[in-house]
Amino acid sequence: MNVNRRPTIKQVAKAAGVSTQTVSRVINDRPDVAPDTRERILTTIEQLGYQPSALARSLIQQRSYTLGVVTAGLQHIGPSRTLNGITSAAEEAGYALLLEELPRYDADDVVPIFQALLSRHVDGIIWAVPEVGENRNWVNQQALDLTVPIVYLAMEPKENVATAGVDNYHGGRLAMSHLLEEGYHHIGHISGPLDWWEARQRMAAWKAALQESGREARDEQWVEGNWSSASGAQAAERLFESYPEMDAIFVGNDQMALGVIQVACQKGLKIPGDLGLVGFDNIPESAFFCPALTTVQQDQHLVGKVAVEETIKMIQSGWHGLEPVASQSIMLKSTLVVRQSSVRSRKE
Amino acid sequence: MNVNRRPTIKQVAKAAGVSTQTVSRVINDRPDVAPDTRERILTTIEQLGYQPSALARSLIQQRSYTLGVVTAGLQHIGPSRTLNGITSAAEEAGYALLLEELPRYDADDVVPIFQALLSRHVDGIIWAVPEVGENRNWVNQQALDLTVPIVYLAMEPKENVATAGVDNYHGGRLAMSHLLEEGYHHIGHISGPLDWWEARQRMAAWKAALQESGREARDEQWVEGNWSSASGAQAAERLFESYPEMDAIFVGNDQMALGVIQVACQKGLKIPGDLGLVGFDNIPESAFFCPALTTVQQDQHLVGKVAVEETIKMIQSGWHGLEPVASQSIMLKSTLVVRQSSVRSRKE
DNA sequence: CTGAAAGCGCTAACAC
DNA sequence: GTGTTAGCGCTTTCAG
Repeated sequence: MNVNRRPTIKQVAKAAGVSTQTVSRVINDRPDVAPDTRERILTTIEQLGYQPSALARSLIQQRSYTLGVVTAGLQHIGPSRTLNGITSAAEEAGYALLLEELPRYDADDVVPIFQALLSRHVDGIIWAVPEVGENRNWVNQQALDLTVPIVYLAMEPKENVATAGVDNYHGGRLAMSHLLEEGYHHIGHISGPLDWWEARQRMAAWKAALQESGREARDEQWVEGNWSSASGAQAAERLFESYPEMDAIFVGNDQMALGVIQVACQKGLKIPGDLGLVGFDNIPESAFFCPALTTVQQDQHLVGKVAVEETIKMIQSGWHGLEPVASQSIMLKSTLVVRQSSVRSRKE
Repeated sequence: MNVNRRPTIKQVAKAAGVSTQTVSRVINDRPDVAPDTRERILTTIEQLGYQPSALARSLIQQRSYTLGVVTAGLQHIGPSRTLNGITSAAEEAGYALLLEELPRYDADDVVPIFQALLSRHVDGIIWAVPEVGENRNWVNQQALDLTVPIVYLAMEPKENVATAGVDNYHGGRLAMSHLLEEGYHHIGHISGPLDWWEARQRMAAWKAALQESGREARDEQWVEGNWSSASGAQAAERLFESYPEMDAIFVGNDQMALGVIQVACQKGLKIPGDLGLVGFDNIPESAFFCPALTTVQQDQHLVGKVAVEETIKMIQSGWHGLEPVASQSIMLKSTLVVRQSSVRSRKE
């Protein structure tokens, strides 16, 4: 009996004694309505608590004002900061967000994800899953045959694909320049898992910086971690053995750096005196590590915002999946936040 | 010209030489279709890459298999862990997620949020914003006149309202019992912002535990923080002055505890020898603080999962916003993770 | 300025 | 087994 359902445009029209068209005009702010008619309809809408159905609109307009967001690893701070940027930018632009989270970073069966999103008529997709292993193989495969624009985050720039992200290589160079300037000579590296593109970029920066300064980057000088503090601690143990001259470490993220600090503590090593340390990400806690951690700051929030803007731009330009994208590859720069863990020089 | 659009059921029907109805039967796995007809249609669907429109389905079935999720503070780990639980449970149950994030915890203009969600015909709503200040005043107000079930997270259980969350009071009691058992006598408290319900619960546990053990809980013995490490450090400074006998602190969350550790370090206080410390939340880093932090673990992920299950249960029971809810108030228990920061006794 | 008719993509209810 | 008709709630023609 339709007991408690939201009122429809028909009911409003009936109550106001007009046709549904006229109501439609009013709710869409169209000019061609007599002032008093408009007034009457507005009142009726108010009384009935009428709200147009975005669903019905999407269907007929072939435009949903909804963006699909695919993410992974939300329990970690990086992805959720990006999502945070996405939500606020989407809200501002008047878009709703349909969220999908992959169970694993390296999930490669992406077809059902796209189907879920497309069957709900999203106008565009933001792929906010970091590039890990083979999880980008399907990009550019015609098989997918996407009919809506898509922007990828945190992946290697590619032909005909819109991407946005932070320049991890640049960030790594910042970290390394700083350590070298501070007079550290034997700089080790603890990398993230190397199937991550971002981890490889950070490591490449380490290597390049050493080589350009006439140093070597041998295998005993670095260890691969898995982003966790525990892995950072382990890696540190191994580095202390394999690379005894080491006087500084550029660590792939702040959590692993925390593990290093713990080990250094236990060994009685002074940071920054005996060991310089630079992390990556600038998690809120890093300012309160003992000692406070120098780290590379990435504006993940901004990445999310930029991604939304790009996507909407592509939507508005009427891209249809036919012609190649005027492919933007947006790379944001990171900045270095210098704290105690890397400053040996008495500057004050 | 309809150049690059997803094929419709009509096109499939035409190509397969049947009516749309028959195609509908096939894609809905209905029995009444001749095997060879079904086969033919399936092939056509494959060839055309046809995908039914969830939008059109939602419209006619008055059921969208979509849940609205309202969150806030995604840049923090707590909310995003909950969201993580929500996504995985929703995925499992075959529901899509429409995500809204409030710009502030205490945003009180919730009407547009509900409108955005309801206009997209969500079947239910999960309000994953913690209860802060007056941000729950509108609950139970008939004005909202919700037509779909809604489950609230992290709020004080209330009549006729479905809620889910972790029992913060219980968690606080765990922390306090442990400290008392470890022989700490003068236990201070650093609370979260007291307009947060969760902060008040944790503090109430501190107070009750002291009183039940015959101690006082005077104003000099606690300070209000704002969840940040910086505020924790400040609060610790003040406590050391106002409550010099203090030999332990129950801190409202792990980040603030980190601030306390920093200050204690600088003052040369030994943890746990001179000062016992228990935090709350069990953020991944806390195991690597120096010393490793004893803390109360909350399964935020599970909260998200439970919320989804509750919401779907309500949806399936055909709740329509008329009768009061068979109001479930689900309270999960937390557990204590004992690490070095609170263990004075030599047990090994 | 306003309304009638058609239809977005799909399914419910009924016919045959 | 299969097709027809109607309609979900809205907007887009096009008439008046």
